[in-house]
Amino acid sequence: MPELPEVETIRRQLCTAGLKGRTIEKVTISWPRTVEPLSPAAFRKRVVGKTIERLSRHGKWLIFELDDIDNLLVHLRMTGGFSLSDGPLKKGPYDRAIFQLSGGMNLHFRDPRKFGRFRLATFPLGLGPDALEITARPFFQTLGKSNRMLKPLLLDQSFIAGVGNIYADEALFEARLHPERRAGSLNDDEKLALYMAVTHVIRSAVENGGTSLGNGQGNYVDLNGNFGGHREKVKVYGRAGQPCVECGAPLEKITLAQRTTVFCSQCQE
DNA sequence: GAAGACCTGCTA
DNA sequence: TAGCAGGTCTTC
Repeated sequence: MPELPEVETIRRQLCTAGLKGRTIEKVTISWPRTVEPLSPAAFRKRVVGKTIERLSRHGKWLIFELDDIDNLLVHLRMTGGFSLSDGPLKKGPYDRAIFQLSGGMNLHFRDPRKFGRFRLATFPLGLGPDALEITARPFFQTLGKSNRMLKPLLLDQSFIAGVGNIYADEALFEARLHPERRAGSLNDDEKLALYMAVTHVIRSAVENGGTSLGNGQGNYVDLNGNFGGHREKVKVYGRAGQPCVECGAPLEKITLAQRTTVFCSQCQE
C-alpha cells in the first residue's frame, strides 16, 4: 500500500493527534511475525514503559523515537496502517498489534495481509537518501555509474528511499523516459528531467495526502480512514489500455523487476 | 536478472 | 476460479 507520501501523511496525522510524550503502557500482539525476530513477549518487555519522544520517517519506514537507545521502526509493506481509539479496548478485524498509551489512547496497527514489520533499532539500515531530501549530485552520480534499467533502479531503496511502484511509473512518465532505458544512457538533460520528476511527483503526492486506488479494505487509508487526495492525479499507474493524457495513445503494460509497469510508448523514450 | 515466498481480499 | 495488489527477502 504505502510509499513515502502515504507514510508521511500517517506520520503527520499521528503528530497532530498528540502521540508525542505518551508512554506505552501495554502492548498486544496478535500476529507474532509482525515483531520477528523477537517473540511478542520479548518485544513487549522492551517497549512497555518507553515514551514516544518524536515521530520521524526515512523512506517508507516510520520511526517512533523512544526514550531509549533503540527506536520502534515500522514498515507498513503492502497493507499496514494505523488508527486511533480511546475508551475500552476493542480489537478491529485486522488489528495485528495494539499499543495502549498513557492518557487512554489506543494505537491500532491494522494489516490485512500481515506483511508489515516492527523492528527495534536506532535507524533502518541499507537505505539511500530520502526522496524528499535527495539532492541532485548523488542522484546524478548513481545514474551515471549504473547500467540498470530506470524502473528497477527507482524502486531500489538503497538508491532513493521511498519511491514505490506508483510513483516510479508516474515519475518516468513525467520525465518522458522509458522504464527500460539504461541509467547510464541518459544525457544531462534527461538526468535532470528525472531528478525533477521524482522530487516533484513525491512532493505533490505528500501535499495531496497520498494516493489510494480502489475503494475497499486493504487499500491505503490515512489515520482517519480517508483515501489519499492524490488518486485523481495519477496519470499512468493503474491505467493500462486507457489513453495517454498527453497523446491519446493507449498506455502499455509490461512487467519489470516483478512489478507491473505502465507507460506510454509514444511519449516515453 | 528471475522466480518463489510471505499473506489476504477484491475484481473480472 | 484465476489473477492481481501500494513491498521486500531469499535463492538461484
